[in-house]
Amino acid sequence: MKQYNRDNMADLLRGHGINPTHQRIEIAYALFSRQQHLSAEQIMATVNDRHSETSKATVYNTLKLFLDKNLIREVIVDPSKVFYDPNTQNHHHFYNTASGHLTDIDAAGISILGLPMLPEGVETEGVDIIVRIRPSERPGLV
Amino acid sequence: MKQYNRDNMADLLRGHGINPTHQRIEIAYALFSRQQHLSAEQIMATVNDRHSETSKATVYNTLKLFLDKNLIREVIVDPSKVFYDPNTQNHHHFYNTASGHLTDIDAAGISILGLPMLPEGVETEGVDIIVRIRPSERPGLV
DNA sequence: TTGAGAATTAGACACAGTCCAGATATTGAA
DNA sequence: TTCAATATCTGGACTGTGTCTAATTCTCAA
Repeated sequence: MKQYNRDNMADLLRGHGINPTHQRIEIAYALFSRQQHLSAEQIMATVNDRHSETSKATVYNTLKLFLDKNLIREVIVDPSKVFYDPNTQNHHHFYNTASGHLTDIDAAGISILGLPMLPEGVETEGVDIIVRIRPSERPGLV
Repeated sequence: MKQYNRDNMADLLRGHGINPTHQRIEIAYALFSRQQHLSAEQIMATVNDRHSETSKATVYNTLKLFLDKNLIREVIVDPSKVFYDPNTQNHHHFYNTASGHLTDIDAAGISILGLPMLPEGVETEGVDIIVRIRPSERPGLV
């Protein structure tokens, strides 16, 4: 799926067992057409850009549904809000702590050596690597 | 420093350029004597166990001060609250998503291969690995 | 057309964390 | 010791995410 529009959004939702309603299509479109990490508040602002159509409760309900159906992922890097990520491929993140901007790091080609055994009775749900970055200090510069 | 008590807490604080007040000593003691990851709320409850002595504002101010002086670290794994970690050595975490419990993973012996170059103009602030775990499903068990 | 189940809604609520202005404690010079 | 300057602490109002609920609206099969 190269180009995202509201029609193939409906197909995408159906493909994940989600009944495609107006609001759900708009929310999915906001995330997938941008391929960016957005907070719930940003999604609501985007979806209600022209005239308010979608309530806060629906935004949160819908995001929870999408998570449940593995259509999106959540990214927890900021203590004050969750980001939603339309990329469910295995990947990691750069997080710019100054700007709050997230960038994907493809997990293909990355390996982690030396992780200890898991404690008894648990299994891995996922492994996240977060590389926190900030603008360089440039000591020589006046 | 093997055993933590309120006296060597004062020394620890001074060693990090922090003026050791009553409240600060109690908060540091709560974190260091347990060597655990506590939320602000848990810290406040611990410190005010017997009789209320320390206000919410002071708990938050103090934790921010400790972070600033590199006495503790924050761990961001739960969308609803921040955990504070008395271990500032380089290390990573297991996070049990069912219980909310955090366990340290020593970073010595762990290496990450294949991370891409940093974008221009930024430097690394830190690399966090979070292994999210959950109780095993045991399909055979009745 | 109808009505039952699904989805959406406004707005009250919960709760972590912030902010502020006044109260209190500490310090050091005289 | 005393005073004043500074540092710290405090209650309580406030903010911003996110949740909950009861009422409304939509959808679609019969």
